[in-house]
Amino acid sequence: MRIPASNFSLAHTIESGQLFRYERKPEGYLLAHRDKAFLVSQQGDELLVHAATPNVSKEWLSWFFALDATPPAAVDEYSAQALAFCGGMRICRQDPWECLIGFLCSQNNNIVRIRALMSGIARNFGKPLRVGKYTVYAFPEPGDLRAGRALDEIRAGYRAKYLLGANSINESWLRSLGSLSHEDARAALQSIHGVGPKVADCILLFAYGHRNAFPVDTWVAQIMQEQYGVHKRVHMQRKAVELFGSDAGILQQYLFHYKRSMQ
DNA sequence: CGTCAGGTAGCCA
DNA sequence: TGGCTACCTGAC
Repeated sequence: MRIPASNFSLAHTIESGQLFRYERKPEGYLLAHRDKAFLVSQQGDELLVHAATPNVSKEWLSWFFALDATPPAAVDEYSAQALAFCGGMRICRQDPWECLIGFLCSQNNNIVRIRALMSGIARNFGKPLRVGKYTVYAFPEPGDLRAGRALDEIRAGYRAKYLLGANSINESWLRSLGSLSHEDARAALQSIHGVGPKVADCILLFAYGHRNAFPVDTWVAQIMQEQYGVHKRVHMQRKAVELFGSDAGILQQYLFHYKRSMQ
């Protein structure tokens, strides 16, 4: 399968900390998301899909990687540098349930370990999927997680209790949050134990397409302080929309990936 | 040893 | 509302 992808960077998109279930293979990236998995590489302005589960189509991949989207505009020197560094990066259109669990795992944690937690959850609770010569795991459905050895083995630490709590949510309720306003959806997400303002904003940005949701983690807080003179975290979201406009969230991902790559 | 990582809940004023 | 602090774990 070949997919036209102009002004797109597969590497920046996959490795920018928005997706957690991927592995680098000689042929490209082996990526799993919910009940889909595929092996993909980039050659110039094309994506090459070497193998995939039957439920992966060109149309779905174009939608998932937001190939139709255009990058945000820089508003100053620093955001221009970030945009230049992350050229071709996109914000993927994630599944809300997998995104919720991913960012529940993310709190007070590093990306290497978040990825280990997510692959462990899929391996211990999901069904195997065949992708060419590789086997990966579908993400479990809500309700599929269980307390016990399979969960302990993942070593989620104190996050395990948040995972079990989220496990009992109703997925149609979760999907219905897509029709709510930013504020209402944010409040609804924060009613889930373990979801605070930062994780809620990540889910709004990555799974519900709220481009103005501006997650403030340690890296972005540092940027807002050093570059834009905002010292209090509670002011950063509002200030970001003032500075960057309604695409503040999209720009956040560029700032985050740029800052992390510079360390 | 201490610090840090895509933070949050619980508690207190 | 805002400012603490403890928290699983593994890397450094």
